[in-house]
Amino acid sequence: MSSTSLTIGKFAATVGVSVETVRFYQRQGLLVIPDTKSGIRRYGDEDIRKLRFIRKAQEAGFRLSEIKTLIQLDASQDHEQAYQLAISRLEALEQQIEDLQQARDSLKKLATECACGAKTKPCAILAAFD
Amino acid sequence: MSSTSLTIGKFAATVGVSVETVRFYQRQGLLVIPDTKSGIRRYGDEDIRKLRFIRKAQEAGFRLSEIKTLIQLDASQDHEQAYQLAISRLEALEQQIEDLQQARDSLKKLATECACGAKTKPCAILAAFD
DNA sequence: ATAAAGTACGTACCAAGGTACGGAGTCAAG
DNA sequence: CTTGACTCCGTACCTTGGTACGTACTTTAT
Repeated sequence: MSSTSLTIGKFAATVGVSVETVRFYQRQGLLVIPDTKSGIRRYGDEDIRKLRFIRKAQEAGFRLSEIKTLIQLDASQDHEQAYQLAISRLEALEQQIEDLQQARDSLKKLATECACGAKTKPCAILAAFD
Repeated sequence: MSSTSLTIGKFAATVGVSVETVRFYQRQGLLVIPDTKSGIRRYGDEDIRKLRFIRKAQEAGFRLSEIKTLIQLDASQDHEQAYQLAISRLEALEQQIEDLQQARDSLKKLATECACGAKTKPCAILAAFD
């Protein structure tokens, strides 16, 4: 067994987050606070795995509250629920993308129309909102 | 001149925001607080125009701090600056869209891989993060 | 043995865009 | 002339994902 045993600083550095972030995740119930003998807590391989899980799930667009649920589902081996959670996050992502694309398109149109530079007619960007 | 004169409640309702939101915009310096005789403030066409401007600019992806600047540029007829602001917002939007698309794609891949439903192999979604 | 570095814990603060609340004043209708 | 609806104003609170700070304790290096 390769049970690494790190202090919180090394632990955080290993995964590439700050100590404060680890504590924050603990407060949110995403990570457990390990027991301590002598006041200093120690972190092992399982903690590293879990922290990496959190970061990867975040990159996939999950928010922390969802990740908390995912961790529970992981523990209970509940595939179906995890799948559903992924699907609904996927839908939310699609919606956000659409909204941003719409914003981008309308702004792009304005910027093209304007292309004023010269102080000729009233600026399309400013006029568009009038 | 068709100078409507509304109380804050009617004013807010006309544009479709809440009274609290109007007050919030006033605190942020996006809207001016009209003078009052007798304690009750009145809002006219110019205020409606400005509040609509704010909402439309928001839909185009500007944040309130940027909108505040846009309003000032509108007042000073500074086309060039407004154009620059639009361009940099456009770039920020493009970046956000890219990030979300990346998140979506990796999540979509997982969801497809998984499609478990049946409790066969280890779930791809949960496993992917391990 | 002592100083520097690291840790534990609680609490406050940040952006962004609002929402909610409480007390006092005002206005229109009955 | 009073009731109810509305307004004014200040202040506190909300979400999300952290960051920062202060104090006390422990561990490590010299």
